[in-house]
Amino acid sequence: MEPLYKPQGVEARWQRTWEEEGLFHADPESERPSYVIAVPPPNVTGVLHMGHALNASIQDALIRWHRMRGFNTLWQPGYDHAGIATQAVVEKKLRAEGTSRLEIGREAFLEQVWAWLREYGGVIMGQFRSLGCSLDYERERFTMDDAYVRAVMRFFVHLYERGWIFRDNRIINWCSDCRTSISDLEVEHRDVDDALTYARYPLADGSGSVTIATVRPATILADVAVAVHPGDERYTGLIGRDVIVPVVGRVVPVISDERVEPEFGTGALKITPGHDPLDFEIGRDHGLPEPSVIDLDGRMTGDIPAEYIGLTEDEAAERVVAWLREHDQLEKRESYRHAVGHCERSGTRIQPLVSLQWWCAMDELARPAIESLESGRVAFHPPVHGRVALDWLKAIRPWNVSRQLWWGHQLPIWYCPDGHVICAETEPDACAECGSQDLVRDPDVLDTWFSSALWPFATLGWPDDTPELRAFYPGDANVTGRGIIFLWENRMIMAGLELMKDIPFSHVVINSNVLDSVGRPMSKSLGNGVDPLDMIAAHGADATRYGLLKMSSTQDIKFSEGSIEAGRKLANKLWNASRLLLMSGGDEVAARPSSLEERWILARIDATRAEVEADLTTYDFAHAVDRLYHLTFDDFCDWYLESIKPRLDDPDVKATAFAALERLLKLLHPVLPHVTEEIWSNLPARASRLVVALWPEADAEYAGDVKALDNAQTAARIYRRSGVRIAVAGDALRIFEAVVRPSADGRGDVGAERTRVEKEIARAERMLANEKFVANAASDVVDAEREKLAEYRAELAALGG
RNA sequence: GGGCGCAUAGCUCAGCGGGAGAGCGCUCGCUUCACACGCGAGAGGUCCCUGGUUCGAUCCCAGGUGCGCCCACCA
Repeated sequence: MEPLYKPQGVEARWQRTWEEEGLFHADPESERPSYVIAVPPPNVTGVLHMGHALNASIQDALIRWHRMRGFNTLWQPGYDHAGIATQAVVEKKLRAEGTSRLEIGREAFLEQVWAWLREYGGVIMGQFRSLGCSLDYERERFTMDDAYVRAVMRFFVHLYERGWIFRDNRIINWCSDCRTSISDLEVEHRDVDDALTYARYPLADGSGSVTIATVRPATILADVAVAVHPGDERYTGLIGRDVIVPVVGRVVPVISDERVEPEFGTGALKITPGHDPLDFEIGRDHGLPEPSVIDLDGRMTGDIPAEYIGLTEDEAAERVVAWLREHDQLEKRESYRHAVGHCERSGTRIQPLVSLQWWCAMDELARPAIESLESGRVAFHPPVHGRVALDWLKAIRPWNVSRQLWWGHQLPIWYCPDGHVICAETEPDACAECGSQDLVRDPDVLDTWFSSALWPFATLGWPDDTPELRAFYPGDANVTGRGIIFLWENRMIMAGLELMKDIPFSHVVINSNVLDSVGRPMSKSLGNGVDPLDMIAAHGADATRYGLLKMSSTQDIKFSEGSIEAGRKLANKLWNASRLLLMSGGDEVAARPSSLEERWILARIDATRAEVEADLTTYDFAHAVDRLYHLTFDDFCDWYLESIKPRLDDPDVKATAFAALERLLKLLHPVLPHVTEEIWSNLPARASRLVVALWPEADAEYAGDVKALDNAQTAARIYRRSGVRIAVAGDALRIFEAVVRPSADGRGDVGAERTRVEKEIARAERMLANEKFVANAASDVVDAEREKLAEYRAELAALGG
């Protein structure tokens, strides 16, 4: 064994060994209780980033801990097909080759996607291995596997038969860059500097005008009404009369609607159902037409003056404003900053437009999910996220599930020439209503998150009744970032309750977002990302895991490499502590403590075991690893090993030391799996790999000994600080001398030590002299203060005071 | 517009009603027979501000300042 622990090589060797020996594989026939986590499936095109590394470190710590506690443990791996992202990557490649998906057609395009994935996709599972993740790799699933596709089809047909899937012309979020609709959740609002244009619409009878304000003058061409608030006295007389829409000259009514905000602008709102979500709702309720003047490319279209056809929205807006100015209908323009929806993927400004799409009504799905959150059957950690998830479910709206893409799960919908719609899991032979065999499948695919909702059970074989499904559903925990609580967590809960009649997991653990060292999100465009693989190469996977868990929090976290370096030091320290014991021989492992420090370390290890268990139970990983760090450095190395060093040739002392080391390795294994397994393999008489060794049982035998070294430690502290030796005897004296190795020469600065203790005594005396403190404070607080006073007086006496 | 969170040592953070802590960095002393990725000692802080509650506030309450996040159909 080298003095410097080198994780490179050691780690890869154990990763191979564990997997080859099948130690990550979960057996559905096992009698043991299961513990199941399904990994958040990474995009099949993605590479490991720091967020994955943190997310995976947390899951692996939980998984390894439960495996050691005897659970039949399944960590389910797999990939998400990531419709928009994957399609975009392959389209980019085609563009570089001078062609396009439209040119080569759907079938050839999909072949290209699969070819691309075979060559470049699916690299993250290998990177998870490098991190030491104990996923059951044999069970890797992909949302585009045939079996998974079947599950998605079943889900859609199920919802259709329930009457919750419907097709309708409604306002959608169109991304002209991705060339598809996206759901409300994929829209992010950003502040944009716009101009607010005030335009006068003349009354049709020539008796005056009404002024509206708009940020999108081009949409004036699609106006079908002007709306005012029913209680707005300025406009009471106008309701029911007609106005003339500028440019197009259309005569449209003035209507009244509660949703108009009288305080904003002029209090009169132009109604454009074709290009605004609020206007769309108002238009539907008032039975107004829904003309569209902007097409899917963002170009002007429809029943508008010829000179507008084909312009961009901005060009059209300029022309409309010029028209208003020429006709003296432009009241004013003022600068205006407001939030505007953008596509979260491409950053493109969202075009709201009316489109015929497939939708899922969510109210019935949400109801049992709401119950599961309110009752606590599904608990979020930290709980605040559960409250936010609940609020979203209670205000849930229809979900636009169709996407105008090719890569994904094509809708199981067919149309016959007579307009009949058939929804079936597989292609029907003929239309059930008219018998036509001339069926055309809907070209759209489903929102990627539609398939993700099935992840906890489609990966286990649903809709078939498989041994896996029976053994591993419902799962236990789901660990993810807060960004996908609505997109994924809530939808898994809804889908699980609907299809499996049970929640998919009982704990949702929300991990931090990892920011760069100055608090900005890590991003490709900023170039501020830190590659976890670089950290693994530099410090080891164990160190990287330790560092990420140490950083973890209920808040967003700034990445600090220092935490990872601390992990490397911990691994190295453990390595060298083990060297000390292994190099001095010994072939027995048995807790046979005969001295104070031996009882003490067993007590400390057991106390830390209990604390770590409590931390892991509450998903407080930072505290868990901090305790393990101090147990290793302070208790095990600085005190215990230093105390027994002079007696390492005693077989009983060695046997106990190995027993203590064995327990320490077990406690550290979920965090530092490789170095602990490596050391473990060198201990005498190993019955199994550490990865499947049993977690230490509670050991009450030494519980009274956690403070047994207090006297020796106090004496050491005083001696090291001042050179003063206070009187200790027996074990405490022996330990003091072993650890401190005091020099023979004389006494140090007793005066300074006395002054320090006297100040403490004075403080305690002052408090206890305060009658109000003694009368009002809790009795245990007062007692503790009296105890401290007594201890300090004893210390002063020991200093010869 | 609604909701949530954070401000503690140079840095990253813990503590959250009774003596201000850790890791890193810094200073000093140790190449002591596991480890210099080590051991020991030390310097360093109006615990954001102003009020309030309390015998006692970094911790609870109110207000303020600064930073961040989520949700949102005021055109």
